Amino acid sequence: MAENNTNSNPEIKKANFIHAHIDADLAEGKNDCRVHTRFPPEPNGYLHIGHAKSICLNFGLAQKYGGKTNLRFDDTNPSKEETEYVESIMNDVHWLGFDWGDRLYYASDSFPKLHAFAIKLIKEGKAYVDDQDAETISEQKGTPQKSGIESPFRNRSVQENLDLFQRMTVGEFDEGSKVLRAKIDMTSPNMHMRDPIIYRIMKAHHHRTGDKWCVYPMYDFAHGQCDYWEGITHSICTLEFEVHRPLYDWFIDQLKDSDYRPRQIEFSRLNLTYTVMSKRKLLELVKDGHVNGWDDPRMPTVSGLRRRGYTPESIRNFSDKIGVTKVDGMTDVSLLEFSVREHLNKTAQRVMGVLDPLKVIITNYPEDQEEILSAVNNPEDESMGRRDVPFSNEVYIERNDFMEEPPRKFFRLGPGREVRLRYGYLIKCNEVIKDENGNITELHCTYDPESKGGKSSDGRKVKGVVHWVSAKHAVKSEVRLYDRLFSDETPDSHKDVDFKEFMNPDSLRIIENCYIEPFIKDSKALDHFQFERLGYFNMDPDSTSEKPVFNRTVALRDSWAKAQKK
RNA sequence: UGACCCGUGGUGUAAUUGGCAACACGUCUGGUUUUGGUCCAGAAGAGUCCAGGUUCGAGCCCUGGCGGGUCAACCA
Repeated sequence: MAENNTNSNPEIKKANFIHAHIDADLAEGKNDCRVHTRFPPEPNGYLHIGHAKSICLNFGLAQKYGGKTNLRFDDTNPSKEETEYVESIMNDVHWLGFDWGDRLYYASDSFPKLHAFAIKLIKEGKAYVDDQDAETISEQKGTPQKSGIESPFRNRSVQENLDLFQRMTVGEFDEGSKVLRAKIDMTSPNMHMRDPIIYRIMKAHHHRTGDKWCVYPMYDFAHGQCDYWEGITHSICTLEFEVHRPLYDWFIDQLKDSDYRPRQIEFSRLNLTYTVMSKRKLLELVKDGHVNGWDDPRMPTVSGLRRRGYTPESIRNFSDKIGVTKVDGMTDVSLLEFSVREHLNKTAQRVMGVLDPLKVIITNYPEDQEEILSAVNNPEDESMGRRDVPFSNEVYIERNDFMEEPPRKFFRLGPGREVRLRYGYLIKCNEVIKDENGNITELHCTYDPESKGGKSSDGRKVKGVVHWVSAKHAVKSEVRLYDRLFSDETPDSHKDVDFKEFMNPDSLRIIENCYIEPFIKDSKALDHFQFERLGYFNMDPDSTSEKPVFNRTVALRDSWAKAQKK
């Protein structure tokens, strides 16, 4: 799996700053020299390419240091979480090539321990029940520039706090009427240390614990403790949690009873050009019907990329290429596209297909004759063998492979010009047939019988080689060309801009009547193809259509951006 | 008028205990080729946010600026 591919590429596996931290910890003999990471998604949406970076990082670190990685669902907020998401997340992690073994955890499994820990804090005078409403508490918290003031309920007796928290727990109070707070420091320069709320009343149905609980722990009160109980050594998260770290450490200090302690390390999340990466906004795209579900091939979700034709290996390689830092940057999506081209170029079978057919009649080829030509399946890999391609007197070529008045650097077909039909003969265009509106309907050409197999009778060379299919044999199919969902380079993922303004109206083009080589019917096992000169495609795994449906994974080159500039 | 974090070619990252700023993507040029792809060869492009300081020597250490990000959900 992953380890093979990373080891084989020396470019990858560069050390990053997290390796440096871990190396230092190991050198000091911390935590019995264990390395144990975790991937902790909240099951409130599908995983996207940003999560893939985190997955590759966490599992990759454990692989490198001979440690383990847990999968943990951070399900402390029942109002947002659903079982559907849990299942999709597990599928996606597996598809990416990683396995958590028997280490599947849910924060909700720790609710009893968390609750007991809260009671311990109350008994130690380190937590209290606050009766004020959200607005009042917020006001008393102050601002980053101005320190907060203490709640009038801050110094309730332990006995009263215990009683109130117990009654909160059994549902005696309304939502929002009381919270449990840690007693830390209302004057701290760090807002998160100003008596953070650790339990709130929520009478919601939880996807796993049902209606058992009326109080739920906050993220800050659950995450580090779960790390601790699972034996995590390095808790790797994104930069916005940096200011939470003192609180993370504070809770661990209250909890720990040995030398072992987990440590939070932050890295910068992935930002991609032309890509929206916030779950909230992706959910909006799905709910408002701008795309056909979370796994729409235009989505940056792992499942979308899979349907689009991305391979797990290409995503892992991408993740290694972009590295891990604390710099808040913007990665060009062409780097992701390069990764999949790089992989598919080596592995994808070449096939000929014509998206926009123009009929060519070869006038000197007998109408009732046909023959079999031999084509290479992958010029990079001889072991993939050859295949038979039928040829006859009528073929389709790509409409834009012909120009009536070719410009200077156009090497393909035009009146009186000669090109090679790939794997076949040289043909020369003698006549252009048009309908009454002047649209070209077909070409009449002659072929050179001596030119089969790359040769020519007199040694002449042609610069143009075009792909084609035999009109009599070709299979009609449907092709879906996907472009970027957004035309603006950076529809800011995490700020409140109306990203819909930037949506690309042509992000999906369905081309219904394409023609492809007939062999495809018998090649269900192969799912990635390079259609010669058109790009990489995969058979849509979810298609229910009679005829084959292909999604374009990525163009041969990054032509989209270039076309936009013009 | 706070605290914390971050500033290296267009982009993403490297640079042993300070030692000629390296790699990949992208761009451009040429070659091979039964695809304008692939492959091969080559080029341009930063002197490391700025200003001082320490040092024989600073991207790396120190000081002071500047710029960007994060933090004021009973979200994670």
